[in-house]
Amino acid sequence: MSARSTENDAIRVAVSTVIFSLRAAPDGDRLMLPLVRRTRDPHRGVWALPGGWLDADEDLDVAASRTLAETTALTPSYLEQLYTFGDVDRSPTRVVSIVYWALLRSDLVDTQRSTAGAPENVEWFDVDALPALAFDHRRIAEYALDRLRNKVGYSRIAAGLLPDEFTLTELREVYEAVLGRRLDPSNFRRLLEGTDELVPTESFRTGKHRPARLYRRGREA
Amino acid sequence: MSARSTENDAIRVAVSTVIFSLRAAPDGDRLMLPLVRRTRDPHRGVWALPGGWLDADEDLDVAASRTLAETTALTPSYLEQLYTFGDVDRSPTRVVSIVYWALLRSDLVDTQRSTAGAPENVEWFDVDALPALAFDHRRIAEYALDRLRNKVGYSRIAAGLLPDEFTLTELREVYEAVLGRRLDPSNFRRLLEGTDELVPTESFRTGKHRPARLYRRGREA
DNA sequence: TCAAAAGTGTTGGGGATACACCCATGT
DNA sequence: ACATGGGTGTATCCCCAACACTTTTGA
Repeated sequence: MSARSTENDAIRVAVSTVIFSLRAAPDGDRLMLPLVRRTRDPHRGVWALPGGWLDADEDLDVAASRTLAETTALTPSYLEQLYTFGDVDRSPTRVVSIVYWALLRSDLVDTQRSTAGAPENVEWFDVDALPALAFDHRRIAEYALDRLRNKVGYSRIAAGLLPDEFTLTELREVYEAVLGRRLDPSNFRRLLEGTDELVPTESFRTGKHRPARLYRRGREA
Repeated sequence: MSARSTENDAIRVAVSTVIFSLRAAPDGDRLMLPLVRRTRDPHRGVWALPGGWLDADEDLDVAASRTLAETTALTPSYLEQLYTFGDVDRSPTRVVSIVYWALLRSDLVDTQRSTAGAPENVEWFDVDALPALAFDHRRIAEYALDRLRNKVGYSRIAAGLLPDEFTLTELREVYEAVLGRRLDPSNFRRLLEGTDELVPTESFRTGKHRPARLYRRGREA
């Protein structure tokens, strides 16, 4: 066992992040994720998940945030470890990738891009229409999407995709975009009103019709 | 980003496994896990989870099985990745630990120990009475226990702790040991009879009272 | 014939869905 | 006034926990 620790030098540790956000599309908001076009081999010119090498002196989640910021200029609203991919043949050299999944509030997407000098090689893609991806990144992206769809069911994570204040209809539309199906407005309201995940405010959103009460996220997860 | 890849040499990748099994105790079967007494610094003489260094040419799950076998002579009946722990300060040197959790059929525990020349530094502990553990291994063990208890709820994983054939009462006792509470025998039966997780056989276990039908696991997960 | 475990049947509460309905506002 | 989305009330279904009950065996 001790002899093997020397072979360890041949293993490199990377961190990648699958970060989701809602972006406007012709048929309403769609769930999307940013990809980075690779500028070097292997897979030069192919789309890949944002990420980079783990530093020797930084925690894993810090590395996820840093490499995400370096490649896309984005800062996640929610971040959680997803899975570690380490098959021998997933890359020409041995790379173990610790993958995170994240959410980005929809109001911060364009803000961050403009302030931080939007990287040229970044583009957002509909989760249902991803291009060809480098390495095993398609499998990783789909795994992350599964996790999001499952996790959104029993937790109230979805509010992480919205600004600080939002109406119940907006939140319901997030669920509908994530889950890919319609939800009953009245049942949706009851489901969330009872919990402490949501805190009602005294403000209302005025629009074309009856004003809707604004809510905030409750206790942060 | 590219410059950082050289610093990567300072990071070592380890694989550890939290493996559960049922073992006889004065008050019935208890959920237990094996620990290994460390024979070198840091934490020499302290109990730790079985594990070892990842080889450059082996997949992660293979490494988990290999290091588990090397340290405890055990072969898991079920194995699944748990989480990757990589805080900078979790060890004096930088170690990223990819942790697996596993189940071992109760009929194989002692068989494996006797055939493979039971390692001296291995001992089984009740999950509710763990000794002091090296590094952050207590946190890891408790995280694995959480995962087991949650996962057993919506899947039928628990059968992985039993021999090939078992009665419903035996399976229920596994659930009770894992979850730490009593379950209604009749409801338990109905819950599992409907699924394809269990396949009834034509054999019966004869004992002190009315014979009970034996079951096998259904489609492997 | 009795104790104990195997196995069946019945009931009721809670959560989720479906949907009828009223409310408030801009046009 | 009316269209539209905001918001409330309620019937129904289904899952599942509780528990009474019958069956089968060993002693």
